[in-house]
Amino acid sequence: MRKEDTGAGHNPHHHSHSHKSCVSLVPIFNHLEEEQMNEITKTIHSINYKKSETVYHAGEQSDSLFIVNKGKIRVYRLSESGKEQLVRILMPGDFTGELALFTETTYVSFAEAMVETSVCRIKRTDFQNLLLQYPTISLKVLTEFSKRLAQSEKQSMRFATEKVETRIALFLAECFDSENQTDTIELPMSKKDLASYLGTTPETISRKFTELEAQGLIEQKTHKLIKVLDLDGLLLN
Amino acid sequence: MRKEDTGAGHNPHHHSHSHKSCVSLVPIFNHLEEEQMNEITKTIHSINYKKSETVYHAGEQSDSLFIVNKGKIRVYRLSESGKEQLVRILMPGDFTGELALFTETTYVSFAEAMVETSVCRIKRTDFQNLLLQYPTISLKVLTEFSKRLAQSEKQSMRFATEKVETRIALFLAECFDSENQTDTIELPMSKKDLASYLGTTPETISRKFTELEAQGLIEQKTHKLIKVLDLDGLLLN
DNA sequence: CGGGGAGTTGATGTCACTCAATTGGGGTGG
DNA sequence: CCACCCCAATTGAGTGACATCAACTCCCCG
Repeated sequence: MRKEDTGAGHNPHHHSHSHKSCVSLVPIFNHLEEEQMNEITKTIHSINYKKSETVYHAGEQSDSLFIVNKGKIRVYRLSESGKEQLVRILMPGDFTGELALFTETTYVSFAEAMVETSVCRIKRTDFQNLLLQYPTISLKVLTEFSKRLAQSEKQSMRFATEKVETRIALFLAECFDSENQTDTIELPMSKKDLASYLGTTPETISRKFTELEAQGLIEQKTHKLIKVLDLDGLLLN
Repeated sequence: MRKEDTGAGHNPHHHSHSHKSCVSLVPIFNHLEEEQMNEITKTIHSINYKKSETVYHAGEQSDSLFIVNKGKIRVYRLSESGKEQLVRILMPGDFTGELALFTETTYVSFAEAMVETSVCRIKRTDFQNLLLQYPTISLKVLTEFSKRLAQSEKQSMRFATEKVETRIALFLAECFDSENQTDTIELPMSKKDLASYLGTTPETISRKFTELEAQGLIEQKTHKLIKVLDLDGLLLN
């Protein structure tokens, strides 16, 4: 456990001067001056994970923020009754562990590398010092927090008020919006994970996709590739 | 609309020197020095609302943070398909409008006074200046954000993975925890609102309460007062 | 005292989960 | 490079949880 503390098995082969590229990749910091960057660079550690390795797990003592540099991380939770829910998938530039920094003393979710992944790790105290020293970073982080909060509340409301079919349609519509060059979207996760993310089962996902296809709203090119034929039709449901 | 801009109908009878009590009530600020307090006091406006008056509504141009000074505010949303969900109830010291400050330019939720209510209003630019000037406030706000995020993600996960009965039981358990002097809890809202908050219907709430009572887990003293007879029983469900 | 909304109770319908069997596809080792 | 294997994905049948609709009661407040 907590392999990242020792670095064992993760090839933490970065040397401190090679952190720079990591820091500059992070949206939270990318408005800063060279000199400030260098200071920050001193406080972070770069860690690599192989596919399906654990970044952290619920219950573990938490004292760090993780920022994805390269790769993908799957963040999920276990509910009171033991069922798993996919919370989000982190792409480069995204961060996790933020609750750890301010409220909780242990992680409440699980994070696992989906592919070969490299992250920057910043300790709680170092990060808090950065915030006090560079107030503009706080604004960036606050902005990021508020985005995430908005996202979470939206998701929450959909669970509370929309049926599965609508949640799926809304999800597809959002994927469509972010892939603004083409009408074919690539699902960012397996249908199993999608089911977990949308609070349903793989069976239901499968059936609803077939229904949407029968209605002429989408076309399933492959398991991962979906062509959207009628966006409005999806939404006015 | 936007009555708070003019103050019409809200008796904004506070004078600037009387804001102080308002500011000192706000957890975000209550670690500051007298002098800093006074500076903040200049930037805020106090507004009163009568029962069921609108504080803001979705779609309205947003440029302010609202902090509850006295009273209760009901925050709710309308989903894509037009159904209402109760997001939270603000008590003194709580704030809302935060998304407005960082991400959205319009409010996404509705806020309405449940009783005679008094709030402090801070404009976006003033608030951002405060954050840059007093980095410790940022930490407070970040902490508050992360709490709310944790709460929202927890709620979201419960919608995704737990059935109605469990969500009710968990809600009761949390009420129980916060009223740590007695085994009788007072529901913080009507059962209608509770249904909306928990993503179900008043009918189901009613039935489940009866079931829980039949199982000997709770006792309904009145519509608002619930005596918890077997907390563990509630939770291990 | 009367009105109206909150709360309750019953009957019915349906959406989506569960369980089970089968197919499909991607990755690994021989 | 191919075959196998495993897990994802699909499809079907049955069930159950919860929403809906409707009728009624209970308070709370004017």
